[in-house]
Amino acid sequence: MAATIKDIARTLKISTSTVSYALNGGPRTIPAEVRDRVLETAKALGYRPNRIARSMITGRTNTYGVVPTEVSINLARSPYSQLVLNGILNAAEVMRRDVLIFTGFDQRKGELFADTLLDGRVDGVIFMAPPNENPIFAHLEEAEFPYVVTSTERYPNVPAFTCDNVGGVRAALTHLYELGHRRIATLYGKPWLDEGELRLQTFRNFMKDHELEVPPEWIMDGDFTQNTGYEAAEKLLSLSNLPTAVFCANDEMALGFLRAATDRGVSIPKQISLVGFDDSPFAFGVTPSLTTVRQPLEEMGAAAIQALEALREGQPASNRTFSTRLMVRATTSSPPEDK
Amino acid sequence: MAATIKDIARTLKISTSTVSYALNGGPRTIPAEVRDRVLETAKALGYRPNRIARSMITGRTNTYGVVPTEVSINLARSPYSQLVLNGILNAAEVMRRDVLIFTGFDQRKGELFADTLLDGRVDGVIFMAPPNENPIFAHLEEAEFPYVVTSTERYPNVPAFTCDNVGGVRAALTHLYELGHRRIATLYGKPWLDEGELRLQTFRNFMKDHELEVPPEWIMDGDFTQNTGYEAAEKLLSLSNLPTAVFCANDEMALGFLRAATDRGVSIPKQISLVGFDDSPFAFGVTPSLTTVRQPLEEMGAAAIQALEALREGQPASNRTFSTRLMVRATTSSPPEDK
DNA sequence: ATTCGATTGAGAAACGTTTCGCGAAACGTT
DNA sequence: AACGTTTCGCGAAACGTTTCTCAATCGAAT
Repeated sequence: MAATIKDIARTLKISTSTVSYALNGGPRTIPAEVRDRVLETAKALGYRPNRIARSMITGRTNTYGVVPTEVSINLARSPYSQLVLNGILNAAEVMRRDVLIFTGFDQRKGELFADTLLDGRVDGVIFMAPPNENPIFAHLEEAEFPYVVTSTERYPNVPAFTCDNVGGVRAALTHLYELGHRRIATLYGKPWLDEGELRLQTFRNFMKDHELEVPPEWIMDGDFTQNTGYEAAEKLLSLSNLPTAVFCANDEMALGFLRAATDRGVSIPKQISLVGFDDSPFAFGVTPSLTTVRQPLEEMGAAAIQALEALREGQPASNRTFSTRLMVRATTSSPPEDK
Repeated sequence: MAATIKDIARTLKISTSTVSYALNGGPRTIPAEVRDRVLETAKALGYRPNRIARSMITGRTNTYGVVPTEVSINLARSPYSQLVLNGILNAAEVMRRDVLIFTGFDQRKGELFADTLLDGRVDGVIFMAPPNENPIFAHLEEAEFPYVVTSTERYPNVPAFTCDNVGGVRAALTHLYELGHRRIATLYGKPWLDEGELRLQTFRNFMKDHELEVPPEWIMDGDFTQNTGYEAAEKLLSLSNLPTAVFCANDEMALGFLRAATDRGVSIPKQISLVGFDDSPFAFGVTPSLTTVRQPLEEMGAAAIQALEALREGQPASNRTFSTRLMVRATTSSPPEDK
């Protein structure tokens, strides 16, 4: 029912090519008088360009895809995803692109999901914090399809937008060390994401550098959610040898830890100092507000989609590592007594 | 470069129609032997169906669009949008649909944005809390394009997914009233969204019903962001006649209020009780945790996309009003003294 | 006047599918 | 043996664009 370019052509008794050129203002030039008439009848007929048909020809959709982190189907409940997505969307807006969020990542595994990604709806894909060993990449690679990732450095040839994990973790630990902490535990993310591993490794290196001992029960693992932070805290706080500080691999887990501590009457930071990672919106709002390592997630998202655009234009896209900043707030102080 | 259906046909020396039927398992039946050979070569050639081409014929994309709230370009920073979007995405996942987020709502105004929405990429659109007087709807109406809205009842013929605002506000105010509050102020949302207005109206009615006086300076307006909550609080707290309780039209503003109060040394709830609306994730995490009216935003988002699906199938979609629940937490208590 | 290049326009191919119409073959039934 | 009914397969139209090729017209320069 909707008017097409053919309808305009028929009404004006001219060819569709003329209409197309007139409508698009190119690539051929059309006499002003004709162009005006085309535009006029287009309006009169209520013509709306069909982007699907255009995409058939051009192979472009001006739309980029986003594949949310696998673990959290609850995309919008994870502050990490929220912020990255926000950065993506804001950048997309100025680029006049739209964003397609792919769902069902875990259901349509491997090959099938590649079909979805490559079905023509998007010009490129951003993987937000993809898990390690992602089988999909091989397919994209083979199809020479533009894609980038955030928060992982595991894929050497894929443009990645990450933060300076090593620097961030060291800043956090140095802060604790300078406050006088020597007994430091960590709650890291399962090696589901290599950043979790990297942060743990950096923690270990730091402790070794400073000749600090870390009993194995002080190294706890979680999955980056509040729940696991809570659970880890419960386990840790029931130990006889308590640390004086805990470094968490993200804010969510730190928040879970904080809540568990509060529930048990353990005072933060008086008894235990706590540092997170990310600087999620929560970190500032919670009481006591959380000392954390800020990574510019929105910038990372924006950079990711811009890289996609560059890639599409055939430019080589490059990695980028964003620097972090330690946000010292109210969950860190000197340890209780110097023993 | 990618293999097409034609390539398969050519390789097998059969027609494309046969290939299509074999690949799709219908609508015509194909002998098992032939079908197997088709599937085999499809795999061998690395064939991937092109959804764009398919959409040309079928007119379907299995993708739904979301238009974020206009004010907050920062989609993912608004808890409201986060939760609704989350509900949409989770429901989309089980429906095996993807979600296209349209950006640039304010830039490509009216007609132009209608072109974008109607350009064939999506089968229907969800408007999250659209502002009043939205010129786009007329165009969608005219094109008979499926669309639904959340959090507004202003458009009588559009399937809307809202909460019971009147009930929610009355529950909040009744709670305050029963605690002994008689001096109640409100911070409502600008009539940019009719829910803001509705909540204010309900507030007014409640106060009238209970013969409580409300000086005009106790009726403050904001735009649903923390900032305006903060600003409103600053203004209110410098008055000589202070209320003993404040009802905010959403949690964000309540949080801004809370922060301002804390900054000024005004104790919540000892000096002033505070109630929000939404029950955003923040509400629980903040200290003191916020008493608020919970609306099931994720369910609303899910219902919205399911309605779109129904609409697409030609079924008449209906409105739905979700009931609210008062979450009594730590920001409400009896007023300071009974005067 | 003739030639040349630019302008103007028409027509059609192409993008990758789905599906319709038709004929041919196969099959079982009278 | 003639018939109707399936089954099978092919070819082509269609979806709505973009853009290529080609021809015709027009000025202007020779």
